[in-house]
Amino acid sequence: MSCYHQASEVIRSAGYRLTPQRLFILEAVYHLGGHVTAEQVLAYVQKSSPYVDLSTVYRTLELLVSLGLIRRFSAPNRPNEYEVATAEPHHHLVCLRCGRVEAVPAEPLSTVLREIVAAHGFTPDETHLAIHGLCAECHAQERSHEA
Amino acid sequence: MSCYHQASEVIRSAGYRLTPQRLFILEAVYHLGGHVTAEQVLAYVQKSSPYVDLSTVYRTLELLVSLGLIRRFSAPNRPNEYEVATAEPHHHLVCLRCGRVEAVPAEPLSTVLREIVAAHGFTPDETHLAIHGLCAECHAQERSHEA
DNA sequence: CTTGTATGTGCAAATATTTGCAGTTCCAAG
DNA sequence: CTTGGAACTGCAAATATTTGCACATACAAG
Repeated sequence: MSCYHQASEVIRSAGYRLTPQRLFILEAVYHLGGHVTAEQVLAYVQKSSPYVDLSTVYRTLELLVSLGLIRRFSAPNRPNEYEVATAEPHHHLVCLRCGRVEAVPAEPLSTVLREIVAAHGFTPDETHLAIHGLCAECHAQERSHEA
Repeated sequence: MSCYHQASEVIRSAGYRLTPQRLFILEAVYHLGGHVTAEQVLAYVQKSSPYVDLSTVYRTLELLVSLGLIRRFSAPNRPNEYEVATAEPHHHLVCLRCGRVEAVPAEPLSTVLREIVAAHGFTPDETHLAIHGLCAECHAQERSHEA
């Protein structure tokens, strides 16, 4: 169900207005699928509605994040990416050398994580953790480099 | 041992030049302690050497990160922070609502994390993970808000 | 001590993102 | 259907960070 109709309901019932810009942006995020940048969303939206502004895209994405409809994913030195929250809960392994991003299932990591930080009264976002480190290839290179 | 002499040795032996700017920046990071922003580093450095440029600070901090001498810590919507890597290994709990950052000991999280992602051939940065979520206070507020 | 040159720096412009503000629009109430 | 006002938007400027480039300098070799 990659239809964004339910999402627009969430916006309305949270007391926010349903503007054409928001609908276009929702459609873009749902249609494009996977990870998208604000710039990509804008490009898609402008095909239907040329006068939408980048700042509106950012503001709307931020709104969708706060409503839990999409998730923000930011890695150092590259534009933020967003994805619909209906995707399977998962975490990201971000390679600090090559920048590659790999997805891993949320479980059992989330459960372990939750238990460990619970002692601090903290409620982690269990469904979307960015783990930085080295992927297998870069780790191998690093070792041979040092030797 | 908050002396940065060893750090300058690391720079030299990694084949990088030991410029006055780099020494000033090292001193700033070690002297200021805790989490510092590029702007704070610049302010401190300029007390001794007024013509150092912000971009040099960024480039140097980046260099120090790649040498493992300091760690970068970035949270959405706020300037990056850096800290000397000699501090106790720990993770950060970042509250998505109030932005507060709390530190938790690296263990036992790091060990668990390493075991879980090992299956993907991934080598995580075990000493510095940013866990996003809600702190106790904001979580309580969120709940009362919904009710 | 001099010198060549790769490395590093300052500056200014580019990139990514946020924000202030004045004008526009959605939509609840009449 | 009209309308008032809070919510929203576009625009331009601010903020955080990176990058291209020409000039400067650390330092290895002579």
